[in-house]
Amino acid sequence: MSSGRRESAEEKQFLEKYRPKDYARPSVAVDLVIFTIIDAQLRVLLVKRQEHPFKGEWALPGGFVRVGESAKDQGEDLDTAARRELQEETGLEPERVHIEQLYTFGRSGRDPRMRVIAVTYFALVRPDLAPFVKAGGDASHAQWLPVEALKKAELAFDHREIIETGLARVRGKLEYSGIAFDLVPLTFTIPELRHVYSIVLDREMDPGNFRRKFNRMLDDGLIEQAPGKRITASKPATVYRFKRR
DNA sequence: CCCGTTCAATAGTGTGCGGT
DNA sequence: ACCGCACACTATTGAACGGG
Repeated sequence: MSSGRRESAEEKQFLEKYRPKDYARPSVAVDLVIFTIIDAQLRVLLVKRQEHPFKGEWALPGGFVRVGESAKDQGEDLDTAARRELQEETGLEPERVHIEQLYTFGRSGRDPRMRVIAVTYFALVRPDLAPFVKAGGDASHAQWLPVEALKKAELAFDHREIIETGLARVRGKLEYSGIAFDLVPLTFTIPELRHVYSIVLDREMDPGNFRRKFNRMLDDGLIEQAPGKRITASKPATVYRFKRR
């Protein structure tokens, strides 16, 4: 990826003498915290490590960013690497999944091999797509771990900390944005959306108050009514969907 | 036994009030 | 401004009941 700008003669001279080895070059990785809801539980995708270090332990999907070999070839962008990993690990098309950058983890010693700076992303997979996830093509090497079981789980590297950070981010964003949209099927009822909030935030939501919150989202134009009614055990509930962005 | 009515339980919907 | 709580109202289901 070239900058395309024009260099002055002086700058050109500097670049010719520039030796990358004179500067620190830590490795850069992207790691993904991929959430979904299965069986009324918020879960995160883990893959079993095939190689040392932490061989055989559960870890977040991710990998090294392709950084290229020269000034001309500087490799792929961070977001590109994240989307590539997402597709490789889940088989899901990146366009169908909400993904955004989470945080940068760069603590010295977090990887026993060398200095690795991990740029992390979190993704939200709609529950209706989650069953199709085949991590690396091998189900025995992937699992959707309920975040509730996080405390007891053994995880490679600092991945527990990364997941906790992702969890806090998702919970925070749920409060002020429409991010829950990516955790419900395309159409949903108000109680269904309320259940998603309850699951992610791990506390019951008052039906009346949630309705007011929901009405605010309606007023903001985030949501619109969808055709039909959802038949439930009780009276049929109105069906809604999120407006296309 | 079949059919219709009644009634309690459940759940979606909506509002008022008071507290922070 | 938003939240927790209480409460009212409504639509539907299914069990119970009772008459033909």
